[in-house]
Amino acid sequence: MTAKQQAILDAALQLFAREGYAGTATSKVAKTAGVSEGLIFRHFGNKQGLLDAILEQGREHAKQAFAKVVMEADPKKRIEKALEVPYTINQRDYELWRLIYAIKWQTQQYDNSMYDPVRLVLTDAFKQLKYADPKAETELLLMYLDGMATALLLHEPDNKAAILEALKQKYDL
Amino acid sequence: MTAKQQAILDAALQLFAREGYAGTATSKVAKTAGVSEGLIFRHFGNKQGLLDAILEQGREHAKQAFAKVVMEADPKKRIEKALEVPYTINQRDYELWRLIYAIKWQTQQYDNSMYDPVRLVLTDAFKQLKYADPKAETELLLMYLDGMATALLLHEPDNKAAILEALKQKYDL
DNA sequence: TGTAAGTAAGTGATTGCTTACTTACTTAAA
DNA sequence: TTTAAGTAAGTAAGCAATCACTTACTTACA
Repeated sequence: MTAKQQAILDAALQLFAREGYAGTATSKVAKTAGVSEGLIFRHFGNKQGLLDAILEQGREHAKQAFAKVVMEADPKKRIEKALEVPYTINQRDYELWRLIYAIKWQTQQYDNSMYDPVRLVLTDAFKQLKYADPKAETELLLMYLDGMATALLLHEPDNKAAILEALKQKYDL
Repeated sequence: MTAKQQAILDAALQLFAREGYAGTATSKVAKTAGVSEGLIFRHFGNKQGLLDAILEQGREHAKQAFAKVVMEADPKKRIEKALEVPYTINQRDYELWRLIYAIKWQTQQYDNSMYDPVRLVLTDAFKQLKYADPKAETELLLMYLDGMATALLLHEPDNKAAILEALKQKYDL
């Protein structure tokens, strides 16, 4: 990965997140990156390839974010760590996450299977803790995470900490 | 509102929701609606005006969806009705909601004040029920609603009813 | 060691096509 | 007969993608 290649990816991420994928011209990406337009197509083939390269980096970030949840042995702590995931997102990665959340409404094939490993370990945790419907609890928790992440990315509520506290109480944490 | 005007709105909603606002050409809207392209600009001024007209209809739908929550006097029932809101969305309005959810990631000015009346009555309900932090509880509930609506619109989980049940339990309902 | 051959990175002008929007005109109804 | 609804054929700007070309650097070998 050369410096200019990374510059293209950075510029594209910024522009795609702010103006949308279809709303961003490759010429603008090139200008922002300080690079000729042709270089984009040499390195990434076409515009879609550029988006794919960004989303690939995003998938790595997601894996990292959930790694600590999957690795946790204690079921109660596992659930607690899952609830905290949205809070662990680094502010400088917000643009990447905003793009990922925007894209999932634009493409018809929403890839929900990405979270299957997390699903597995959460269902197991709820089972160990004798919850009535572990699978439903898992889906519910994932919905919370989605709503929480949306709130953080779009309007960053002032009482973040209190909200997390209220949520933890519902799981006796 | 003439028949052709409504045909334009219907076609635009369908296309904007499926292919995105920037990804949809006005010529395609015209073709889908069975109308000349010029008519779109006569009635709605420009492409943005067309989107605005659709979103205005959306705001009316949202008001209606939350009306029963705001009107409920009993605090416990009020919370219960709020939790059920995503389930009351009519399947034929899904395209409209998908567009609204997609748009909020594309425009920078996310209008969160729209839910302020709901916020007010929910905070009041939690206060009456002696919750420790009524405002945090309200934000948490709104986040759940957002996550639930997202799930319903994007991948319709098979255990919808069980998830709602698990959630209601957390509020002793 | 000197140089010829090879290669990946990078440029910017140009391509054919699509875009949002306009214009000049026709139709229909009150 | 006025006016709103509607059309078909534009226009200029913007689009993704390609092109022939240059630059910077590495490798092979006489």
